Amino acid sequence: MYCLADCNNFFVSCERLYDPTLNGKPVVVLSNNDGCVIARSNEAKAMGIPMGCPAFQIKKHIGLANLNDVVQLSARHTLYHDISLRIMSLLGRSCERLEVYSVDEAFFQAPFNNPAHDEHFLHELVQKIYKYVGIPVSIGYAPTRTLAKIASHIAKKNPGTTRGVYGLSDDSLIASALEKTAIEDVWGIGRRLTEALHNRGVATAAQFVQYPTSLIRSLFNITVAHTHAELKGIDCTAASPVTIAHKSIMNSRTFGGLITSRKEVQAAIVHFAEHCSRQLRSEGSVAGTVMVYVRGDRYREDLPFYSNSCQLNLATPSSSSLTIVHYALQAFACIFKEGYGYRKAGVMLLNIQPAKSIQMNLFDKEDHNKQNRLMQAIDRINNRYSTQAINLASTSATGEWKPRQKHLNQSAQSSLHIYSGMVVSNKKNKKNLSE
DNA sequence: TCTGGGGTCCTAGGACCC
DNA sequence: TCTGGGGTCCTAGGACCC
Repeated sequence: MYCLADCNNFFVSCERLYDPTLNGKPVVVLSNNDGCVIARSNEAKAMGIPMGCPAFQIKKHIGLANLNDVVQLSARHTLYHDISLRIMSLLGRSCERLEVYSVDEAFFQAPFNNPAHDEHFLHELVQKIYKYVGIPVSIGYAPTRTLAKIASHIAKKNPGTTRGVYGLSDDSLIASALEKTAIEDVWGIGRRLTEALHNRGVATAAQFVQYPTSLIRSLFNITVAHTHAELKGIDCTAASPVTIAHKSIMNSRTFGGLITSRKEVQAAIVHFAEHCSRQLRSEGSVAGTVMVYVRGDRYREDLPFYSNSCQLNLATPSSSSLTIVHYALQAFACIFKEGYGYRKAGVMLLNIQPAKSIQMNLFDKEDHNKQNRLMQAIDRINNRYSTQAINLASTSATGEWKPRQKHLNQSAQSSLHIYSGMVVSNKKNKKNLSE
């Protein structure tokens, strides 16, 4: 049996953890640049604020008079990431074969082959996470991941009856859950597929399952066929375990405003490239390709729009910030055009492979080892003091490109400080052990 | 006038996820 | 005024080869 643990309204729950005055209020967390709603409390959902809604359109959904009731917060992803690590480590210690699927979700295997025992174990797990981390979690379990997703939704929607845990442990429970699940709520069925299925008279998961497998395969693609099989209880992912190493690493931002200065966009590119390189090294990998893109403001019809990207292959795959920034700047020089306003840019690393596997040019070797030692030293300093303690000189422009964050929760700043202290001390302990 | 058949590899773009 | 960021997988179609 697959279990799925899913944190309830995760980012909002994190904010509430450090600012209990938010409890009971409609709260939304906004994406970078305070652009879109990326998390909503139950109260905010009940008011009709949709997921992904641009912040300036909230009033359209709830009415201007209610706007002041909604607490809007700028996202603090480092905080959410740290809390996520605590939950995942607790799950990792309690469960078998943990697969962290996203910042707020993880799959694992039910420990007993017995619904009553499993249910008891999972209820205790929900309580344990709430007691030690303070985040409410819902858990669903079922024969496949896709069904476990549906089960966790049921658990989340019905906290009173399920107390946070719901299992699809036999065929009749599965059949009745599929009846009540709209096709668009099935994991893997997005907007386009929903439209295509509606056109064929399929509105629920139960109707979808009735379709013959051969017809599904001929009408759609293999991914849809897998979803179809998973809903019928056939596990399609067992053969392909979740991959651990990334195949691409990306860092990009929408700028706080329209930027025309070459120097300023370039500073952002250097920052992104350096950030990607750090992540690459932390995963023990090297990249063979660097991609850079820039784009204007797609919503400004009064201005000429320009968007372009350039991809360069490295002579030898590398994880050195110096090398990757060098290539990123070359790519940037190919696509930057004076006279346009830029609203977004990003760097992506591709052709990622384990550092151990690279074939090195004999003449590169000495230089490569030198750069490796330099990068290790920089990473150690940045890990110990702050991620910004050392960075390349070219990133220090005016920072005009940095996104706006007008809604940082001030009342939570002091507690965040205490919280960071705890995390740092944990890291130190780990380090002392390894050193 | 009239242009095969079969295979591989790569890339761009679409669709999906949180 | 204002519209996120970071991923994965699949497919169609082009380029190339014999």
